[in-house]
Amino acid sequence: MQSRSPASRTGRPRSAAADAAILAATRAALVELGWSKLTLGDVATRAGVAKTTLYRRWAGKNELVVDAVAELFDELELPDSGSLAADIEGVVLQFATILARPEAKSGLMAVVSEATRDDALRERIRASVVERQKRLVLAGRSRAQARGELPPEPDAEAAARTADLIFDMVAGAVVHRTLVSAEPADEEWVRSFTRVLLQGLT
Amino acid sequence: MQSRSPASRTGRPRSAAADAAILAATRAALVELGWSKLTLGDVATRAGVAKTTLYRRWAGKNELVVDAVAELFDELELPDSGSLAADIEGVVLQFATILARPEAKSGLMAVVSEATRDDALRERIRASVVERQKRLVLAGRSRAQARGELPPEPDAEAAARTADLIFDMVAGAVVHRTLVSAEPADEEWVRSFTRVLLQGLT
Amino acid sequence: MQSRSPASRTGRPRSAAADAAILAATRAALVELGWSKLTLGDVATRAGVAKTTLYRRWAGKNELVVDAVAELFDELELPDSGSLAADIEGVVLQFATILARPEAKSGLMAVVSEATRDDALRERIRASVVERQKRLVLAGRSRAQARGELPPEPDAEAAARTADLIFDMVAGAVVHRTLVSAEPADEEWVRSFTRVLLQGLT
Amino acid sequence: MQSRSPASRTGRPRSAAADAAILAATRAALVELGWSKLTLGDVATRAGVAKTTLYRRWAGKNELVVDAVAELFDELELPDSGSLAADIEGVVLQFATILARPEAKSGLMAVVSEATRDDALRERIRASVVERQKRLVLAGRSRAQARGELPPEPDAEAAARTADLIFDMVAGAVVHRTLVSAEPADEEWVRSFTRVLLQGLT
DNA sequence: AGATAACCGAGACGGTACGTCTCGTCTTGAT
DNA sequence: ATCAAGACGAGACGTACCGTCTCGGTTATCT
Repeated sequence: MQSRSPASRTGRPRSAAADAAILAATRAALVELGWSKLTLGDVATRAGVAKTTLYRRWAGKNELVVDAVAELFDELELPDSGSLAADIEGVVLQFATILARPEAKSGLMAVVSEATRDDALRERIRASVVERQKRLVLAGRSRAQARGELPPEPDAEAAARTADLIFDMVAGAVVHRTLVSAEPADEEWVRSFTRVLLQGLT
Repeated sequence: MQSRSPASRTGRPRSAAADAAILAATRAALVELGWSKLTLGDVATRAGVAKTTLYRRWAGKNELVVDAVAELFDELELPDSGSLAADIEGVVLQFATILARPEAKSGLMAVVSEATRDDALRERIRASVVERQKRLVLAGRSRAQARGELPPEPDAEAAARTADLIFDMVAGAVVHRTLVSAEPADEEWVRSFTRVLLQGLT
Repeated sequence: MQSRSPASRTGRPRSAAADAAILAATRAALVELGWSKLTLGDVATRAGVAKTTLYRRWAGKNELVVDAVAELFDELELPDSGSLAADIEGVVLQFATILARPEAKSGLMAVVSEATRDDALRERIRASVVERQKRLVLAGRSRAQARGELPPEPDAEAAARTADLIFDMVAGAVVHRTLVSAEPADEEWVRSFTRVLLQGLT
Repeated sequence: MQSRSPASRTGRPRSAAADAAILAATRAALVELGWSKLTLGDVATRAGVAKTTLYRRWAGKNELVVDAVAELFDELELPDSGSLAADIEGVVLQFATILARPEAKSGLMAVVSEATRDDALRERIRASVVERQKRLVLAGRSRAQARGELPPEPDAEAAARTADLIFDMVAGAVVHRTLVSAEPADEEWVRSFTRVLLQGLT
């Protein structure tokens, strides 16, 4: 999340409770105010913490929101439903449920937008949000290949490329449905999506 | 874009050149500064216009950026390549090319993020950006159905639902690839994507 | 007080009322809080003015306080009492009365202290506070010389040197009495002081 | 300087070296930064001491600076030059020399200004700075009276009043010359000043 | 020799003010 | 009625210090 010189053993240690309070306050502020009206001073007040404490730990609004939103994705896990289609439906539905929460809606695309001009921020997003999700794609695929539902990949590079493609298609579709089209990615939609993903349009 | 009282006939008329200058200045500022550091005062200065003039025509930063970015999508058109796959590849590649431009990258997701809390803004985006794209999906599908590459839809409602799904999948994948994964949606990627979209993973 | 580009004729003119309100608020804050606890934000609030307005006109706390305190010395004038001793007593008493006011006590020495490291500030103090007082010394002396109570000066340079000396002795004694010794420079003290100044200790 | 509970005999004693280091660091900081930009954190760092140590010994910036500056006046002593005029010139020149040092210039008037609203601080200044100087006035006067250069005082109260007056005139003139007029109180000026003080203007 | 107690450095803490920036509005004279 | 210019009230920004606190550790004196 944030780091200090590893050898700093002296001085008063940082309050562990403050971190949790700040991230919770950030999510609450995202829900109430949305990204653009969220101010760090307000977050600090909500968390019962001084602004300086907040700036001591995070470089700015972007980094703070990434960490606050990333925690939402901790609960994602791959169900073992017995079939590839059911596995995908389960994961996509979990992802859609998280993305439907107002703190995710408000915050996620905003930081992605900011990240187009900030490599460190993009890397932070990749590490704490994207990787968490991509793991599930990889695990689901290898399970499906074990079951014989998907053909094995010819080589490692092709495997990585395909995984990236699948991931962009799955995450992209859910995000677009939720944020741009502003329609719920509910069970029915997830079923339709999964059918097209597995069998194609034709 | 913006409206005035319909009966205003007296007084100095609005400068038509100002609109174009402002939108161009907005795009230039997006390229240089990105969404979050773009300020309306700066845009006004770049456009050689007073801030008042700008506020007389747009309600705020969001609306202005939507209009500025929307113009980028004017050039989208459906090629007639003879096959569904080639049509899709052509359109997706056009879309990816536009989205790769820094003014689009910076601005588009930012206003989408803002739109999660502002219905009027979402409607403005839908009307001036999304509809322009969705038209192509509809046109491409009916052409493919005429060719016999896709089955006809059983009823109008199912047709609309499927069009929305396809659109979310196409636009979402390109956006996610470009902004989140931060990899280029180049010809090779577009071919892979189109194959999965039409034939499925299995 | 503060200047702008002389040729700026366009744009909204600065509010004249704001200047007066700000200076009055500064004096009020000096009385209530003293120099070190006076904050520009508080002055702005008292004056019913935005902080930006204040900073647009003054470079900082020092300059503001000099101007606010300088106005107190506007009322100084040389009485014509018929004798040098009475003239001096009158002027010194006026000066002492002004210096006894809390806004002068708090502010004046503070800005003088700051001016030891800021030439522009010292010049500002000299122009708006010191010169106002020195005028009286010069006028009083020439009047006394006309009366024959003081000998004429041999040359202009000596005249200037003596005037400076007298001024430092008069102002210095009153300031030291008031601020360092923290005793009132009342009529009795002023009479004793004038006697020593005119006739010496011996 | 600072006190502790008198019965504290156990525990680690305070470092004597720390006091000296802190006062020296304070003077160095006054020279480099001036009163208003001097910070206690910086003084602590310069002295190689923790901020806590500093606050354990002084109540704040004001008290610390008074002590730091007071040490400068330790070297003041009354020369025995044989005549009142020469005695005065000697003492005034010593005083002027000390006051010309940047740490005195910056610090002294600042704490005097603060003392207008803080009785304890004024008393501290009186005890550690003013009394040191007034002693010399008293000693010089009694020596001059012994020589017959000055008339004896009629009573003790008048003696005290006159001593205060002389002190305010001497110290005030030097301070005003040095800080407000910002001219050096050099030998020539001191001679002119002494002449007026002893013989008056007429 | 231990226990006790005040000291020490380091540095995080809740606050407050700073001076700057941008917002969206208002007020000029001119077109 | 619109325009360019620029002042205005409002309020967030990120930084700097304040004076306090909490650590682990260090001297001293007092058993």
